[in-house]
Amino acid sequence: MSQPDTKQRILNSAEHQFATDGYHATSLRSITAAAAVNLAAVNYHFGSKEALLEAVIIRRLDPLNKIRLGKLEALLKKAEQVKEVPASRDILRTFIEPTLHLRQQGSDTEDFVALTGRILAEPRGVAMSIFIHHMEPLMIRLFQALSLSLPELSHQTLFWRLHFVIGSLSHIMRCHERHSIVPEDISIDPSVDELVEMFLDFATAGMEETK
Amino acid sequence: MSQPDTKQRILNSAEHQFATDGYHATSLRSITAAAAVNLAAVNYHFGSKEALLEAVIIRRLDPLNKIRLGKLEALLKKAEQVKEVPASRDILRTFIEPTLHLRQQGSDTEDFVALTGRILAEPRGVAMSIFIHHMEPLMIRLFQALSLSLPELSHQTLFWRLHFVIGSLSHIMRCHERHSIVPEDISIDPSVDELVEMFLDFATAGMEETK
DNA sequence: GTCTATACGATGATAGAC
DNA sequence: GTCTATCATCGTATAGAC
Repeated sequence: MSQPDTKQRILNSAEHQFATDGYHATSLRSITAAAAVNLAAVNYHFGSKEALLEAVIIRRLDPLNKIRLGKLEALLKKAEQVKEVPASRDILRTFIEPTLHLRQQGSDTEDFVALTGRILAEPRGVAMSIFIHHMEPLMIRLFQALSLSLPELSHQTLFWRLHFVIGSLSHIMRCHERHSIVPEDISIDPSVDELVEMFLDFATAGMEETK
Repeated sequence: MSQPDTKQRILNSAEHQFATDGYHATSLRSITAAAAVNLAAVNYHFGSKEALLEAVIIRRLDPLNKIRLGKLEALLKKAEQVKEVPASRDILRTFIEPTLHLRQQGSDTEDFVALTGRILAEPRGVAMSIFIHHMEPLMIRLFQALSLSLPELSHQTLFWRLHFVIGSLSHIMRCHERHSIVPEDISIDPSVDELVEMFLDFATAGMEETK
């Protein structure tokens, strides 16, 4: 390998540009130019532009999901030992906290957050399928845990409320640059930890509502 | 005008294809072919592909916002007459109900809903700016009304919770074709009215949470 | 195995004839 | 207003150098 980091340089360049300008608005030529590699290197290493997007996503998503699943399983195990059901807030936290912590300024995952939020919103394509495929085991576990914590809710209600929470979260993820729709004199830049708690207040209340 | 409905035919064709395949994945050639007009007609009537998207959005968004604003003002007026503050659930309903009712099957606005949900998620471009520009007066009014209804909440908290609700709503709007992330044996296709109430349960509880 | 140079068809856009 | 012709740029594929 004369250029051992060609793949990584392409991944980094693509991640940044996909997150900044969007998938379709980014050309392979600008990605390879920024990475200082040949245009054809993308198709050689990844096969296609779409496969490159997939590689960009998976590189960050798999470790993230491992963390989320680990926290969830640990919570469930601990609750079982005390013979109690875990609190829905704690369950949601295992999913939300690791996600929003990726938004920490200066981290190399900053771009990924914005990108991920957008992938969830693009029309059905391979990217969306891949994303769902990699999220599914975790989502099923999350659904089960919430069902345990909130047995009075029907599966239908629980499903949709989880859907609502995911929607909010993906919205926050992609709107961290703040294109405020309500221009106010208020501070709209809380710390990541403040944001986590604020979102957990909202999401837990919505989840637990009995009606 | 030898072809008085050329613009409308382009708008209809574009709306459908943008909503189905996404903005970037749709070519002007397929739009004009389906509309049975010449390729150059788009640039003549609208100026560019992006301006066409804007025209597609505004055609539906302006009437929708008029309805939403009308319902909100009527609610505020009625509450003032009785010298009471409007309930947050009723305020949210003025925004959410007209939106989700556009999803009614067979309506000609079905495509617009999916499209709108996606516009909110695309990277910053003219479309996003236009959307925000057309939403701003309504959002300010909505924020004021909620602030009146929930005076105990800080503006910061209220802003973010409204942000969360918008996020959920746009997520529902774009995911109505059901690419379920939790494949369950449950019915995930409630009626529009059921969905409205289910979402209002969730959103109102999240909004009103005191913490 | 890696990388480069180059070519191909399709796209968004535009200028000018009618 | 509408159409044809044309352009730069896009993603992709391939042949061949190292």
